[in-house]
Amino acid sequence: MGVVETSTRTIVVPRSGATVAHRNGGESRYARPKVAVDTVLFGVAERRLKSYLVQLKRGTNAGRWAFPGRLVRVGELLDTAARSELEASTGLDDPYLEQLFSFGDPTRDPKAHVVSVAYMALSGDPERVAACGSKYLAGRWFEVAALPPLAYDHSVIAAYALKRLKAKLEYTNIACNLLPRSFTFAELEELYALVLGRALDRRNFRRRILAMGLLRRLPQKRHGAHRPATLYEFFPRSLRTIEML
Amino acid sequence: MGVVETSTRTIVVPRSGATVAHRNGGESRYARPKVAVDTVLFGVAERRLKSYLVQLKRGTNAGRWAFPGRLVRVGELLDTAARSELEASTGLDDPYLEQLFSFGDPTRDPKAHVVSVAYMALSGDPERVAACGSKYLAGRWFEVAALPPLAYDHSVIAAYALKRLKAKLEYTNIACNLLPRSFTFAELEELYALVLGRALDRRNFRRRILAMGLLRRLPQKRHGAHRPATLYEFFPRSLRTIEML
DNA sequence: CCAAAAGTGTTGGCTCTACACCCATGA
DNA sequence: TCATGGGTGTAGAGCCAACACTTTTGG
Repeated sequence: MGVVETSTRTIVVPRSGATVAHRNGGESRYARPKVAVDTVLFGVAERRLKSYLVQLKRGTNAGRWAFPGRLVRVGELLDTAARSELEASTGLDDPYLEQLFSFGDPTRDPKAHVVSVAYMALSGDPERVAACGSKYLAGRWFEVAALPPLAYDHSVIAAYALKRLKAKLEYTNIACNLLPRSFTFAELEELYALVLGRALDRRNFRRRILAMGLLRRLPQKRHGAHRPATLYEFFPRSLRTIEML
Repeated sequence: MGVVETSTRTIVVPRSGATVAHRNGGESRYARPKVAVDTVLFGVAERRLKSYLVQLKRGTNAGRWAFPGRLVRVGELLDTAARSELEASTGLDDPYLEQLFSFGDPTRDPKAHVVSVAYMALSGDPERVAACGSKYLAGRWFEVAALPPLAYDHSVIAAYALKRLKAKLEYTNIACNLLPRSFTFAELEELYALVLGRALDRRNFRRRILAMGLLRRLPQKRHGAHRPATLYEFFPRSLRTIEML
């Protein structure tokens, strides 16, 4: 048995020679790495930055947590594959999605050479994420600061994604994809502080953000336990990412 | 005939159904996109930013120019594949190399679904680039501002690479990989002006670069037609790229 | 009326840009 | 000696960080 199809990966046992040749076109000459997409989905809940993991059902990594991903099919766009897998495992229909980097170390999956194109996705309301489907044992949010051991090289991917998120928070309006439609300045500031891992000066933050002219002040206020806060929203969402530099 | 091996790409005719199934594991279920690396090599020569192209020998794109690239083999690191292909087509042994982005549109190559992991490479002495080998019809430097029509989606890759180069020039010391070991301030400034496409203030530029503390002043001077210029070199090359922010 | 979060300006330091003249050499 | 590219300083503007008190509401 040279080829095993699991729910997550097509596994080709390497160097098994002629027995595999008729299945996959020949190990030595025609065997090729496969392409997968893996998506790091970020969201903010309970005042923490979280990321969504699924628990693998089969393979050497059965039982371990990983980012939702799958092999790419012929004819499929990479983005489309990432989106469809994400929708299948979280129900999110149209999240912000951005390609990060491709990881191609042949040993990242000990059973097959799979090149993973890593993506980052952002969700504005983690509560709405549902059903991991039958493909995985489970799926849930984990605090980014305390991820469990991950399958494959997914901890490397996690670190890369977080780095990218931090960087883009500073010079783009990417934050709008991590917030609900309307929000208070305090919430926006908390998001920045959460992701960047440091406190921000409220007055300077407010000035800086307003200077960008990306926010629209709403007439409503949010009423809580104390003084009500003005609500804001980002200008048309279609400006998905503005590079501010 | 469902599968054709050319020198550059394994071409799988899509949607040809059962006749192909035994060759490649079955179109519908097991057929997978292949992975290639394509590398945009930059260099400066004759006071122009140039990039190295090779002329394809076979396939639908025979005769067209493209960046050196090939399919990745099972067991191969992406970086290794990019380096080995680059060395094969230019003779460069250890250039600066950086992964850019993966392009996976199934229509980018009309004959097969190949996901291309694009790389950028930099050479400090374009003159030394030799021999394109027998794989390509030809290979030579083209001015970046005047590239010929390119094969596949390589013009998209070219644009992406140039954008990345410009960006990193501003916040890293990546420039050291585009210059010979020692150089004058005028040469460094010219490089920046060339890549960024705008003139720089000589005094401000000098101040800014020196403030970074990455240059070592050499005792020698370069003697030309007029006043000799002080030579500099970057501190140990091993600091390949310093992120300056 | 009190607790708690929302909202608001000013100042000093630093950085960046704009700008013009003298210097050293080879021919 | 002259043509040419090498080398240098300063002043004004804009930007950013530091910093504390008043306002508004719910309870």
